[in-house]
Amino acid sequence: MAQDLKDTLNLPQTNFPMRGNLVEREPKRINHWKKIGLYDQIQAKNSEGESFILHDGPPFTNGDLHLGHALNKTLKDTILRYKWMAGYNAPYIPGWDSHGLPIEHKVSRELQDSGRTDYTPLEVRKACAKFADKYRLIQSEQFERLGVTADWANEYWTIHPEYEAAELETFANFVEQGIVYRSKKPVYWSIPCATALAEAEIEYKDHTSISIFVKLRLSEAARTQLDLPDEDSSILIWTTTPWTLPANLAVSVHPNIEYSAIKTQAHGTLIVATPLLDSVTNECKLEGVETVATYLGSQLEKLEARHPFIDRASPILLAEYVTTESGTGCVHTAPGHGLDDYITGINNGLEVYCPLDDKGCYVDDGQVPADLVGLSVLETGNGKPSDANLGVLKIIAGNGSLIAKKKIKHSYPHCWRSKTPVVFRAMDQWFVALDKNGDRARALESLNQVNFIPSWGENRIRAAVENRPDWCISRQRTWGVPIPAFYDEDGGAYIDADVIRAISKKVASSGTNLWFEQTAAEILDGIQLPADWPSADKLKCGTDTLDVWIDSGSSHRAVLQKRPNLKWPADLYLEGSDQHRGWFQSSLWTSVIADKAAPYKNLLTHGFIVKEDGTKLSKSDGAARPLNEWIAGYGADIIRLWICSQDYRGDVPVSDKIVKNVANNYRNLRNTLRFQIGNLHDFDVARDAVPLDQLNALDKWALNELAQLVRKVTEAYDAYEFHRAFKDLIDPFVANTLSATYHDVLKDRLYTRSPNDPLRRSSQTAIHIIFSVFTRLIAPLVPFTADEAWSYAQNDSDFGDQAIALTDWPVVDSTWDDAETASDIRALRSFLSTQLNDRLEALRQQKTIGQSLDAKAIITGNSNDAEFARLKKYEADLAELFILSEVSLIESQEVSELEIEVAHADGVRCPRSWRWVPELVETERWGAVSARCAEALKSI
RNA sequence: GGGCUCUUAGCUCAGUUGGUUAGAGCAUCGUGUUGAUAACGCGGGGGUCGGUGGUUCGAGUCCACUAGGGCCCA
Repeated sequence: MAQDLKDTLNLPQTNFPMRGNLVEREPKRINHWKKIGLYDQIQAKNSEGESFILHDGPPFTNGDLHLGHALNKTLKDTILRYKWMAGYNAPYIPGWDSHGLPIEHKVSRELQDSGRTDYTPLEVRKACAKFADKYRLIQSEQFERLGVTADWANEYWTIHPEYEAAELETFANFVEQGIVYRSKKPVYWSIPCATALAEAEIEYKDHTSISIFVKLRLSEAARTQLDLPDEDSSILIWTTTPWTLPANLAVSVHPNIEYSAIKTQAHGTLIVATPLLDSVTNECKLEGVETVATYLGSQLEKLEARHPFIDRASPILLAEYVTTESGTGCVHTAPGHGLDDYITGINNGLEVYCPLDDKGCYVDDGQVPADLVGLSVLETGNGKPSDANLGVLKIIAGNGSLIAKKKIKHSYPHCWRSKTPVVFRAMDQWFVALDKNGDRARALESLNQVNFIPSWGENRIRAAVENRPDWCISRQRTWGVPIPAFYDEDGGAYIDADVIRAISKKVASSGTNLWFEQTAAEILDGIQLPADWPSADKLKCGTDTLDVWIDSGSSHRAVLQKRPNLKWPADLYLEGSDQHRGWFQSSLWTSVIADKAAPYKNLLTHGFIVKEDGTKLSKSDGAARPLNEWIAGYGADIIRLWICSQDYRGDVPVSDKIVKNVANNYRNLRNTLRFQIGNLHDFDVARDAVPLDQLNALDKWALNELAQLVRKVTEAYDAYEFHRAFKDLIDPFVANTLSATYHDVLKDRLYTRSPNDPLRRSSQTAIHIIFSVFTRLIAPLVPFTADEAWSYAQNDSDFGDQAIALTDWPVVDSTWDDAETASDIRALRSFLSTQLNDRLEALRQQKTIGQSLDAKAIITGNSNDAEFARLKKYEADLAELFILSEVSLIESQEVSELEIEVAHADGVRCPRSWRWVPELVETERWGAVSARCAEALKSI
């Protein structure tokens, strides 16, 4: 019979599954979205809306996606889904970046491993393109699996001919402005391979070098300045690369380190960093050492020393990178042979001097001693010093400037191909001058127009813009956009804006491979050459490619400015904080130089994924597993919800524990939706809805709470603070407002009342509104689940007629606001939790009651008491609101404070509603039930 | 070494212009329910706010120093 009675209840009915089973279900929804052309439908719906352009920073296509990609793309997708629902015309063109060393390196390795050594640049490029394409497809599939909705058919790609052409046009613009110049800069150079190497192509191995202490005689003026009477006064340097001595142009000292002038028996007076005195004395076996003076490094600035064997000055300069870890604290500086040296040289106007040819042999430039000309710096192996090293040693030993020498074993860079030690060697490079036309000042100025989220992003990019030297844009690489420069037999370079534009037109149809397929004459065929150029048949194509930051940094010109449905500048760029120095900056420069303004109005940055303990993720960490494994474990919605529950402005910690935590919140969320859908199964708005002003107080309260939620959540979305939207607002709303309060109270009403009972319909009206609004509020965060719930609410099956992404963002209906009722209900519920629940819990522990309906409350109070008055006002609703069987209020002038008593309810328990009532009434079919149930049963 | 930045319960986050016993969700422990049931309710325990020192009648909330993370440079 009990079973029969249960059948008379209006229990929730829905097919919406309690368990998400996202891993299986989500891919079906993706297919559904594709089938209905969701992205296109969204664009069509909003075509007249206000424009909002989020410009996608292109990921590099060289591997599977990881959580970092998911963080970035989820934030973008969440923003766009919100904007789309809010009616913005916001096309989303995803991008891909593919030129560059990581791919070229991997592909070259593969070619070598297959035993090939004779491959041509063109072959490498084709293999790179194939490799890049493979991962472009893999990545786009993985992004789609994450739920990223975009115009995949019209993606942009840095290796597309039209993109390359636009990039070359941008470069032509630079050239036209006269800011592209040629200058030397040191690069790693492999002598056997006759090629420049990138950091990634270098292997550090132990190597035995000859370390030498060499003295550089001070000029007379310097001695006078330092008050050193000894004519044989020198500054002492230490180096492990004797062969770089011919290129020595300076000695660097640290401005804040103390230096000592020491008198020695055999080598005159020497200047050495004071902290290194002991070790130098020891290493050089100096005798009779006596300190005659001390100076601060800064006092030595600009004083002149003389090169040990070439007749020229070697001034003493200041450099912050000088340390006292080894050597003498006085650093041999050859701007053509080291990056630090180079910077010191540039800062002090020194030449970037490098008297080595491509084969690593000294050239005859009138400065290199005749004995050295032609000697090679390459070491032939077996630990034998190079000819150049021996030659230099011979000279300095001969003229007395060599104080000591010793073999040392240390880690030294080697070529990954030839396995020989590499040399650092200055080569001609192309640069873009950043100050010549005032572009740096303009860039800094343009940042004033940009809104930074978070605000400190501005300081970061500003510092980067202020401090970066002129932009070296040439790379000695194959897999990139070629620098359209030509060279004559003597190495003279020719570059011209109009020529580049003409080449760009050819590139637009055939891609930059033409640079590697054709001769200069063929490329220049049909192009008008400037008057001062040699004829095309006398020219050769350069082999340098453009820095890949020019590639992605040109995207605003190649994409935003070229596509009719986009606009420049973008409303938003959104990338990781490393891009302050990367894409944000390269884009800023190209934009400021070519278009005189920043390419973005808003700049949003997020942090990096780290381990739960806050330290960086390494490849071997489980949390570093590929994105598709995470999704296979949890489903995209959980991963997305996890991302959106994090404050992305700082580091974003991840672990299975953290994601599981979110999965728990998700479960609560999902079941709440299920409860609502299930309780609306017999509700037809047109037929059953109750006018809002006639809603029951509790329902009014619920709508009032909803109104506040919509306002706050919308604010949070507008500020891109999704973690607030979720954790501060949505999650507590689900757990507290709905699950623990509203839904819990409503069960009795919804289940036991007659289906058409006005109170039941009142609540269904409210639930209907709440569901409709709430599901839309979470749609950008959990697009799969929201769409699924939306479908089940429509037709109780997986796919409904309308995708939730095509609905409008909810706005507050002012009739939901009812502050007074809401504040009453809130106070009453608070009374329950602070005054009654612990008492009820005590009864439960004593086994006096089980569920709260087994209990009653008796509250005695003074009618002057505000709280008691409020209870009195809602007397008829209290039992329901507290989920008790009975609440009696007793007025008494005797009491000053409320007196509260809870006890087991009186009477008999209604087998249908489980409420305790004074007596049951007999029904024909269902036996004895409470009077209210008997009434409800009449309509069953 | 430099620039920017982060540090509140086991986890993720809130904490307005400095002001009563520092909040939430999840987790945990106990418990009720078996009509949201691999679901839901109720109750309990758990932080003194990275550390130190200041300013103040009073600081998680302002200042200085310091420790430990992160990104980017060197």
